[in-house]
Amino acid sequence: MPKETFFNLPENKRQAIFDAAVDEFATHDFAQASVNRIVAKTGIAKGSFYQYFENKKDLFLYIVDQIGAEKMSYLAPEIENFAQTNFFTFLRILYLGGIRFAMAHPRYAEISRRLLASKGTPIFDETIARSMPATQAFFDNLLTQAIERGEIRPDIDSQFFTFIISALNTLVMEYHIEYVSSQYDETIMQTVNQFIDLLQYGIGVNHSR
Amino acid sequence: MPKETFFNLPENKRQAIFDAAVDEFATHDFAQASVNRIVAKTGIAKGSFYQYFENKKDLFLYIVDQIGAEKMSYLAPEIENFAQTNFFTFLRILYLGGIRFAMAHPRYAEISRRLLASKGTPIFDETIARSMPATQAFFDNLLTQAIERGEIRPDIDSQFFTFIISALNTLVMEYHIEYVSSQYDETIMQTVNQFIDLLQYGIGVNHSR
DNA sequence: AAGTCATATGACCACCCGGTCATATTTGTG
DNA sequence: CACAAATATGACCGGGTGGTCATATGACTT
Repeated sequence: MPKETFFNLPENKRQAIFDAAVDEFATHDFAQASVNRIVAKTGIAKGSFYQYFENKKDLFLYIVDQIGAEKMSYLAPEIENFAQTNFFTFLRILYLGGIRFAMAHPRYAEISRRLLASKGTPIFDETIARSMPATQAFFDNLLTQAIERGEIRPDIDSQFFTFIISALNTLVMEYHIEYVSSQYDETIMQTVNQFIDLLQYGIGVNHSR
Repeated sequence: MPKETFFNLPENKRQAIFDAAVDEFATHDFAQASVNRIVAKTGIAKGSFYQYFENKKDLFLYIVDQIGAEKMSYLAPEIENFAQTNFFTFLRILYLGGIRFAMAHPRYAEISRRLLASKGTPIFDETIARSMPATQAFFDNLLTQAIERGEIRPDIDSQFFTFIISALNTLVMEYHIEYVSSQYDETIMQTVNQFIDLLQYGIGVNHSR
């Protein structure tokens, strides 16, 4: 956590630091990111930086935390509203929200993408890996309900399920940003539908769609 | 390309350098990898390194090239034998081969994984991105044939198809290494089947499996 | 005005990096 | 053996890093 001095700062200065840091971490992974560049861009002294933060990691974890919180407050209402509906409908909402958020905050999306891709680093373990049990539990629950409702085949393995749903979340975002890159909800929904369709029915023929 | 001096080296020395470099790039991404550590581990002088290679990138691209070639020579016979069979059968063979290769050469797999995850870096553009057109063409062809044979729904988009098949290739490997981690062909095939099944039929109910 | 306490500063530290180059050593040849 | 060509060497370079710390500044209290 940042030190008290950081939170005592006038808001514009605090924002400037946050913004410069977001810029830096959106364009460099954690190891490559430079405190020197952040303070230069912000116009504060190097020493001041260390009055505000324990070290580079302190700042990075704070930013990741903030991004997570903002995304959560963005998605929470929808999750509440749709959690009890058909699983595939719910997932559509979830993926749609994720892409909308990414399109609205491309730097945040880039930071998240870099973090997700940094498997094997201590930073990954302290963030993504640490939250795996909660993720697993959440999707476990979702899967059980969906099977009970007769929406998903009962022989789907829970670990496999979580892996796929999480992976598709990343993939649908990556695909939309790379190949579609539209901000309109209808277009985003087309991308999402392509992936949900694959998930639900596969790409083979002979199914009863 | 490495310089002539590198290829003139006695094989054990050449191997030692190659091996140390593989170690380094399997545990650090390109930017983080250190020439100093490679020469230290090999026991050669720093100056010698630059008698053999133009620079760090020269060595890295050579290693990636070698890994690619070895994997290709490993998969080529199977590709020839199965290219004309049912698409999903063919893909099973491809994924199975990929995982077997990764299990047999975990350091190579790790280097490939890191490279694939390094999207946005110059190194990525010079390797993965550069070979995208060929990949796209290969899968375009595969998709057309599979649709003609009535194995895949004709409304599947080619770009989406390539994206998914490539992504699943990475995912099935990652999943097997992370959660299964068995060397036995039967067990690997179980992992592969989980993914192919998802691809072909989806996870929804009401299909005609 | 004096004193105290929080904050701001940038020179500085030790360390590591990729890459160079003059020099020493080895190898091959006549 | 002598000479030449190829190769091996490590000190050295400029530049970057994360982090520290003595000192200066400013703000608030008595």
